[in-house]
Amino acid sequence: MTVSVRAGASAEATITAPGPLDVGRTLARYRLWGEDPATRVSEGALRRALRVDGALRGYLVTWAGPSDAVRLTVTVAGRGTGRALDAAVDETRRLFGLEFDLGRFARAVQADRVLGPLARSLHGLRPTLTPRPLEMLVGSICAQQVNLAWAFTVRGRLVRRYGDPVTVAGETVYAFPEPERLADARVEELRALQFTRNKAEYVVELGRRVASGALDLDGLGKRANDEVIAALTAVRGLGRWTAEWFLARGLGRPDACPAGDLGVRKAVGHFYTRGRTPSEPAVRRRARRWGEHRNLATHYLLAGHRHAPGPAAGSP
DNA sequence: AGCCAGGCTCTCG
DNA sequence: CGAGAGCATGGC
Repeated sequence: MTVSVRAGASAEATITAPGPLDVGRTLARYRLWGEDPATRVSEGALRRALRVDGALRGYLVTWAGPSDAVRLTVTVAGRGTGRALDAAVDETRRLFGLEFDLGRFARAVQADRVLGPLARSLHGLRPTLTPRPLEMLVGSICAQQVNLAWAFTVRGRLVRRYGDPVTVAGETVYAFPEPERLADARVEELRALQFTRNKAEYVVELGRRVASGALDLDGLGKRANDEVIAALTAVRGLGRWTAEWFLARGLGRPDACPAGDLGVRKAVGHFYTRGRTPSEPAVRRRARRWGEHRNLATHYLLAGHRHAPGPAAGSP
């Protein structure tokens, strides 16, 4: 992909998507079950905030062009925003799943009776990676066991309560809370946001481990999948399901597949076993044939299931 | 009303 | 170890 930068009262960069990008489908998960105050998606624009050198910066992403040649424009307001722009571009790449090689995936599954048609009908769909690791993990804790609409509700409360608001192009978006803020949160406060006692403790303990340096989330990007799983599941509240979604939607590992996920199991059942929901080991066995495309295959199955007729299904 | 939601931990046998 | 209870709440 190409990036061009223009500086002025605000800094601006343009990213050309490497291959197809269906922005509407790709960002759908930010409005399907509720609102994410840390990633605001409205008609034609996405807003987020980040911290650079201790300062809060909001940025705006807009897009233009046909789905096979989308240009993303990233804008950071203010002066001296070079480093902020770099960080915003980096987050944008992750938010739109630009690192995934859709062409290779489409060719690899071309002849598959399920994934072949899905890759064609959902052309340009990409998994959105959660830009920051702590944000991904806290989101997963919120989503454990409960329906996703409720997960969005309680996570949104946490973001508004402990995050920092920034105005971007006339709308408020929250920088996701720093680990220190979560470490200092009281379990009773989180209970008041309707976290369960267990989940409240998980969030605070996770914040403490990250804040103290005992858990180096940024360092996980350089480790092998099984090492990441081992490091995360050593933390109370983070199980295999959470760790595998972290690999898939946090690190964007092409071969990750959260086989125990209920939505994944249902989607696999819908497409491969006449609607009978397979067990986690059965999904894992089937996923082997997807090889280095397990992440995209999983994503397309979830999205395909949601678009399929019948009872409401999970989705990307 | 009762059962299920994109789980995880703890406790028993 | 493997199975089972408990967690808390919204939606159908």
